[in-house]
Amino acid sequence: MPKTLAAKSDGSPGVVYRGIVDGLYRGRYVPGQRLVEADLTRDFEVGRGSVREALSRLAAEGLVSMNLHRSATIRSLSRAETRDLVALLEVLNGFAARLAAERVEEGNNRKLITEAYASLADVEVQRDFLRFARARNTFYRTMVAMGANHELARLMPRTNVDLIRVQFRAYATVDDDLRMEDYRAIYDAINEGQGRKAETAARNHIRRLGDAIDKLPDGAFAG
Amino acid sequence: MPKTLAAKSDGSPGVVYRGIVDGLYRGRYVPGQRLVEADLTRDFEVGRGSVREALSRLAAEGLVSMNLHRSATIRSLSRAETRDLVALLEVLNGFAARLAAERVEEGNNRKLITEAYASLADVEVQRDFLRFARARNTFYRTMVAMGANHELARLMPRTNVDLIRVQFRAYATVDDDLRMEDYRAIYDAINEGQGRKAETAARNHIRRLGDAIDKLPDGAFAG
DNA sequence: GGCATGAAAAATGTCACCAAGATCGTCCGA
DNA sequence: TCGGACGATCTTGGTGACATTTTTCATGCC
Repeated sequence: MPKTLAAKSDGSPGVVYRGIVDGLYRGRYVPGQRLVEADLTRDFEVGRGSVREALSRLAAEGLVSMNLHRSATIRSLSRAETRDLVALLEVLNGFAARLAAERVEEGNNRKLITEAYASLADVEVQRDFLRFARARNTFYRTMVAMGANHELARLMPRTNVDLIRVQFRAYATVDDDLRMEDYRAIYDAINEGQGRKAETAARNHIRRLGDAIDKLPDGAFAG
Repeated sequence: MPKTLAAKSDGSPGVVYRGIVDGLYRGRYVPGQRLVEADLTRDFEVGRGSVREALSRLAAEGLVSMNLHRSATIRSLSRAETRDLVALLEVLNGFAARLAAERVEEGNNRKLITEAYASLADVEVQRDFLRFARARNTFYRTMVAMGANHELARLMPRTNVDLIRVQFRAYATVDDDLRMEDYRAIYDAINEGQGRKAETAARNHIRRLGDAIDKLPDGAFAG
């Protein structure tokens, strides 16, 4: 019994990696928290090498920061970093939305994005933070996948959207009132196959998100 | 004699990482080549953990692909992947150029970008592939640094510009005639502080690059 | 000649050990 | 009592060795 069944499916580092990302969404880990290698080794029951590899990957994606000879910590975004990230996401999401709209006719793309939007618009889903987060991720992932730009798909997870979602989850106002009509505008434009309109809608949404975040108190950000 | 002096400066993984990227530009490694961990361990005289970490980082950046239980290989771009990458670079470089133009007045930004452009325009530099590659990298890095968007700076190296540069270096026509006037247009717009113009110039340059690559024969791409 | 079997190769996963740096508490002296 | 020097301890960085698993390839059988 050297390893669990889950471990076999995708290598031990993958287990640790997904475990940490998932733990982030579940609140098990919070920004700023220390991640001691020995603890992770015990929690996930894998070798330290696997833990280190998982941490390396997370650090490469910017989700955790590794300080020399100090514990790795869940990264916490400062106000400036958040602003930078939002500005970048505006560009990337606009690009993704445009590509998606241009390819809505291909394959069963229309069906996929419609389903993703439907579950996002479900009031039942909106009540549960975890379910809503998943639905939103699915919507964005579908949008990116529709674009069929392999490089964009590769790069998108390497932005720190997850961090934004988690760090500001307490401030529900950020994406409360505005979000659903924004998502609807993006979906409509994609569904109509209007690339330019989709890009604008996506950029507007992110820009509004940025404005809302700008209004948050300093306490929401890393020192 | 547990470790070399070079290794001490930035950790063993960094040595391997830079060694491979450098070897790529020098022709020591070519796209498609296998990278056996044991060989790298011997060549760079570091532990296997360091080799694996370096490979992980390179894989995260997309420079090498790691197949489970098979050798890591230098990634080779297919025609479709190249097209995707160019489309993405067009967006990102346009964004970077716009930011740079908007901040040309700050600090000694104007001086830095002017120097970077000067060494790029030096006919002496243009004769040497390696020197020119370095000057071009410096120009782009300066442009990104001027923008002062931390997230963009973090994400840019994770695109596979290096791969494009190396894979199509044999086909000099790609960026021969058009390149210098394009770079001049970008530089001028940045120097004038005209964000919109800089973005357009940068996007036009990348688009032209893409058009040239589109005309290359199938032999230039991965099967 | 095609296919199955088994050996070798190569990668993954784990553990143990030592080195280096950082943190933190304690102790001593002014 | 305060403050700095010192050292114990914690944690990561790096290496080597060994077992396990998977792939690959050559050999032999039908």
